Amino acid sequence: MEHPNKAEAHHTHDHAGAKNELTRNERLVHTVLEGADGPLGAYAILDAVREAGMRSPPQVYRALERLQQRGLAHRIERLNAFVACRRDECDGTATIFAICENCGCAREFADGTFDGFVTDWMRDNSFAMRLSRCELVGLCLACQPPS
Amino acid sequence: MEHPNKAEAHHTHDHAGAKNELTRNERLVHTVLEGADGPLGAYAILDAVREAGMRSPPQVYRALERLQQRGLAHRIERLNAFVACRRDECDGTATIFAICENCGCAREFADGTFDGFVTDWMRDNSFAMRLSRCELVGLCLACQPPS
DNA sequence: ACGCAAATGTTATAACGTAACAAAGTCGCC
DNA sequence: GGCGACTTTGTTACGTTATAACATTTGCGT
Repeated sequence: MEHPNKAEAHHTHDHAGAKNELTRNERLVHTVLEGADGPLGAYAILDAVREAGMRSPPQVYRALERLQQRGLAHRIERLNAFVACRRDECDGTATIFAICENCGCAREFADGTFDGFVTDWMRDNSFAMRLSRCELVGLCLACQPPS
Repeated sequence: MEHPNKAEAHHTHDHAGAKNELTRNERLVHTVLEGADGPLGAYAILDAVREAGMRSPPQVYRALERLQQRGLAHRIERLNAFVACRRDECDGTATIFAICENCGCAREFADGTFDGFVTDWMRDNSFAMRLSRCELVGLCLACQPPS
C-alpha cells in the first residue's frame, strides 16, 4: 500500500502573467484547451496539435502536467479529460466542477462554503491537504427535461 | 460534445440488507475489497479472485458496477481504484475521500456542511445533480513529517 | 565555446476499461 | 414438465489512457 505522488498545483501567479511564461508545447496545448467547448482527452489534444509538430503522448502529458502546476489547466478525474482554467488567480489547489452527463460540459467554480468545509475538516482531522477536487455530476439546465 | 452516461448509484438499501442480495461474483469482489487495507485497482482485484474462478476483466468490472449501484463499493477517480464502503446506509450519491499521497490510504467520510453546500449550489444554479464526488489529497496524520 | 539544466522528441509498453457475443442459470407461467 | 424472458456469467479481442526510459535539442550563464 505504498504510493508515490505527482507534481501538481504549486505555482502562484495570476493567469495573465503565467501565460507569458509558457514554452512552445505548453502554449500549443493551452490554446487548444482554451478553444475547446468542453473537456478534451489527451489523445484528442494530441490530434489537435499534431500538425503543429507534437507527435507523441508524452509530449502532451508533459505539457498538461506543467499547465496544471500553474493552475492554467485542470484534469477532470471522472472524464479522464482536461480543461483550460477560466478563473484568474487560480492555483489549482481547490477546484469544483459541475459536469453534465448529457452534453459533457464542465463548469468550474469556487465556493467559500466549500473552502470552509475543507479547511475545517483538515484542521479537525490533522490531514495535511495539498489539494482538493470536487466533481458534481448531473444535468445542466439546458439538458434538463422541459418541466 | 455529446456524452452518454453509466449506471450508478440508485438503489437504496442499508448495507446489511444489500449484502444478502449479492450474486456469486459480486460477493467475491466485495469480500476482496473488504479485506484490503486500501484502494485496489480492477486488475489487482482480478488477481485476487482468479483462483476463485473469475478470469477476465469484464467480470470484475461488472461486479464493481453493481456494487457501486448498491452503495457497497466506491470508485476513487483519482486513483482508478475501488474500495468497499464502510458506512452503513450509503447509497453512493455523495462520497468524500481523504487520500494520502504517501501511504495510499483513502478515508471515507460524510459531512453535513458539504451536503449543504452541494444542495444550495444545485438549487441556486438549476443543476440536476445525480451524484457528487469529493477527493481531498494530501498526507494523513501517520505520514506527516515529525513536527 | 563550454557546461548545465530545462524542454523536447521517440519508441515501446504498461495500465485501465469495454464491445460483442455465447452460454448457463433463474423464475414465472401455462 | 416445458417454454419464454430475463439476468448473470464466461470469453475473446480490442480500444483508450498513461508512463518508463532514453536520445536529442534548446536556452542561458560564464
